[in-house]
Amino acid sequence: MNYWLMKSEPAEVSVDDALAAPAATVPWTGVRNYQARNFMRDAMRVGDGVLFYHSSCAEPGVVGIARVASTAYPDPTQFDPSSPYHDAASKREEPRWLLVDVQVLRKTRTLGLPELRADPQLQDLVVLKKGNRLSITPVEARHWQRILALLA
DNA sequence: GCCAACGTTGGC
DNA sequence: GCCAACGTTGGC
Repeated sequence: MNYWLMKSEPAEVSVDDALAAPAATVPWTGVRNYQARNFMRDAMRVGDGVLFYHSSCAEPGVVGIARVASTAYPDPTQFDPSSPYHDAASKREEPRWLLVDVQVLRKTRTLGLPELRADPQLQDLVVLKKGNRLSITPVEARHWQRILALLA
């Protein structure tokens, strides 16, 4: 079992939006970065733990616990000309972008960046590293356990 | 294959 | 709105 941190802008899909969806499950649309795509395609397994993270908002941080709910499959928005995620260069027979379904298990308090940064056990958390922009990052088991403890 | 220019992310 | 950091593009 692996663990991940997945960023979402709450103005697009918040943890509340995800909880309101059928089975509290949303397709993780819009990933347009090869490294993040490859994590979904090559490393994610159904059941992997996910930290649901809000970015580009007033209080960025972890806001929920989720799980990977599907294997990777083509992101339909890449073929939709009206979508901001449309990619004219991607072909249906050879999709460039994939997604997984993510199921929210519970909403938590907001565990914000200052609190994450202040924790000695979380110093190496990938998302805290300077300049990190990846929307999906792996989370070490010890970091996952520490964050769950902070949220308990 | 190099690398400058450009676009995007995302915290502040 | 600013800007640092990073990824992508495209000319050569």
